[in-house]
Amino acid sequence: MSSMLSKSSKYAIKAVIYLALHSDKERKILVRDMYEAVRVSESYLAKLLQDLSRHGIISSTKGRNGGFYLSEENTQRTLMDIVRVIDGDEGINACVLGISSCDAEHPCVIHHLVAPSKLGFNHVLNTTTLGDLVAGISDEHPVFPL
Amino acid sequence: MSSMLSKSSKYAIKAVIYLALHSDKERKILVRDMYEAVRVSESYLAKLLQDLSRHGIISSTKGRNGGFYLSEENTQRTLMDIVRVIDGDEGINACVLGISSCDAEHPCVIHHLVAPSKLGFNHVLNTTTLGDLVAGISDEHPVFPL
DNA sequence: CATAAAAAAGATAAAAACATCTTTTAATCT
DNA sequence: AGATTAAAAGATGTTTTTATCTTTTTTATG
Repeated sequence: MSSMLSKSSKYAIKAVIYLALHSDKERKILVRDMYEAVRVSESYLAKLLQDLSRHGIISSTKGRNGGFYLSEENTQRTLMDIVRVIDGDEGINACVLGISSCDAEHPCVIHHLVAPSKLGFNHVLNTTTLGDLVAGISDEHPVFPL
Repeated sequence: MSSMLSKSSKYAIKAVIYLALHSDKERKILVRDMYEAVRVSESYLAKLLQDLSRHGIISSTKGRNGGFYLSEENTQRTLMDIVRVIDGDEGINACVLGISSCDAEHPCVIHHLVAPSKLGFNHVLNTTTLGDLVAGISDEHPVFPL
């Protein structure tokens, strides 16, 4: 299967959308209360959210009344921040065919064909903040199920 | 790692570029003579080329003087044909977030953001033939190393 | 301070992708 | 026909990704 994002990144993005919609510093969310919406197991989602939290993409507190949430600061993070944490950042700017010597000066055969799509996709990831994601959401245009 | 194409599809596309450049009905190529250019093991490339041959994307003959090649007909095949054989066709038109209910009428939160890039990329795969790939190649603009 | 709650961390397991090796089949050449 | 060549097919192994389970640490509260 060929996909622009790994399954893990998809889970992570969906979970963060959930947090963007339902959480803030005063309203923390338990993994237990969100894993079904994201359609992933509780354990695995916990692992992914811990990764994001450790890297400062989302926030969390332990213990009673703890949980995950997005701080004001977090809402300025981008989709790319999530993908970099979950999938790593090797592939992001690499040649579509994996040719290491391929760049704008020494393009591979399909470089100029796919460059616009690739740049466009990366641009979306880089410029879309977590806040942006939920900015247009209303009861008119619900996002669920994720 | 997040990548638009799987490693296997990349190998397959690079190998087919090699065939497009160096083979035809009269000039068959042995796996042994191309695996280094593609930077993949002989065994694995053989497996991938057999897959493509079985699906009619490329051609082959067994036995003495045998090998892999592109027929005139094969040069009309597209990059998408390769990707479908190697990676399957599930993910091709699926939602970027893997949301099954997401479509143009019921778009997910990032649907309209990524749709142009996604359509653009698919369009390139669908419309670029194997012949196209090597049409502009000359000694001025060599393609190797792959 | 003891207890409970929840994330963090670590160990383990399952599935998928990637890769290799061996045997079989088909084609050609002498 | 027999020998040789090369792809086809099948069996097996490895690595990476995905997923689960258990233990530890931190925090809040009675």
